[in-house]
Amino acid sequence: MGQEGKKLLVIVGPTASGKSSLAIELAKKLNGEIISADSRQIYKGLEIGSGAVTKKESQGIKHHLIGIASLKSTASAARYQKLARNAMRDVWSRGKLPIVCGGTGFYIQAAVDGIIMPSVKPNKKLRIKLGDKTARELSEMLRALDLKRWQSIDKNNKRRLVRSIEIARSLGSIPPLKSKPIEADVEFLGIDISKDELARLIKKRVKGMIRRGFIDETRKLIRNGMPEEKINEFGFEYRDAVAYLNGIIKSKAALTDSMAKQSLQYAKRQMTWFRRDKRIHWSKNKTETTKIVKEFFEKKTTRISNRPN
RNA sequence: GCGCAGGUGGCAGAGCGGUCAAUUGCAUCAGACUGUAAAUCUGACGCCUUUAUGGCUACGAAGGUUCGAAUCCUUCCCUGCGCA
Repeated sequence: MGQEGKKLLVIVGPTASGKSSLAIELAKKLNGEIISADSRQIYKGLEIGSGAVTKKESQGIKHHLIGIASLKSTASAARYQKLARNAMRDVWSRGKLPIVCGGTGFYIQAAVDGIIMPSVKPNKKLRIKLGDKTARELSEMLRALDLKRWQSIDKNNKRRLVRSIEIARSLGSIPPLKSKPIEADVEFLGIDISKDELARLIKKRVKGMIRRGFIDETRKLIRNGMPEEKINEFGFEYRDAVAYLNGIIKSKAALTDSMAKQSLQYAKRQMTWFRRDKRIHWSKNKTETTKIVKEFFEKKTTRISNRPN
């Protein structure tokens, strides 16, 4: 594949919708490699609970950015952006097609659209200090620092207020939003699935997780001295597993139900994100998918389209 | 059968004469998203409509007291606990 003909396929969809297996199938057909876009799968040690593909499932297709970050480190969109872009370059350099596949919309946006995030590292001390302030107090602080950003920010969202204050304190103000989109022809393929069907698949997936040792995976985290608050941050699956191990969730059946319910809620949030992106071509079945992919490869012009806001 | 405590919107659970279509949490629906994104945050949530200081139906059921009742009284039905 020449420099001018670079292509990138992005597969999105809610959790458990079958993204991974579709990606593998397409990778086999299209000489591709998969770049995971998942904020949990990126960690080493969360493979089961995050639903990362197993070696067997991957069928020899190379997967990038799964299990590569230490649990002691913190994953972030900025970090993911760098890693994903490097991975894409790497795949292209070997003449193959990178297939970004995952459910973390913000990570995909960071990597593909290249939103330029202010290069201010998280300041733990500051975050702790600001942690017990009210949203109102934080809002006032930000207003004094950067009126412009203050006007557009969600004034109830403490987490965002803290980050903005963090940036403004370091740079003086929050730089205007810019992005450097990836220089390639990008196709967004979305898996369109009914709610009932998704609920069924989620239940199946959760059961499979538990069967494959999800609880042991969590137990291992605890045994390795990971504080419970930290484990809770790894997502609702782990929060539930901890609750189960502590006897708050009484049975495996209850654990399964809770995980499934929360997965469905998560799937909804994911869809709220994806629905907004009009570049995504939604596919209900194999026929539609084949058509979308075919058109993508027949298209000659290389257009770089920004995510509309 | 007697005694006690209860029966409130999909669920849990406040309210105990007017300002109650009814606090709050969960669930549900919709939305936001500038380095935590499986996170964080917002709105809607009895029904109807000309969307309003609007109408209608509602706090187990039926009566009653009152200008006015989810709130007080009577009877009935149901639930839990205690005693038989």
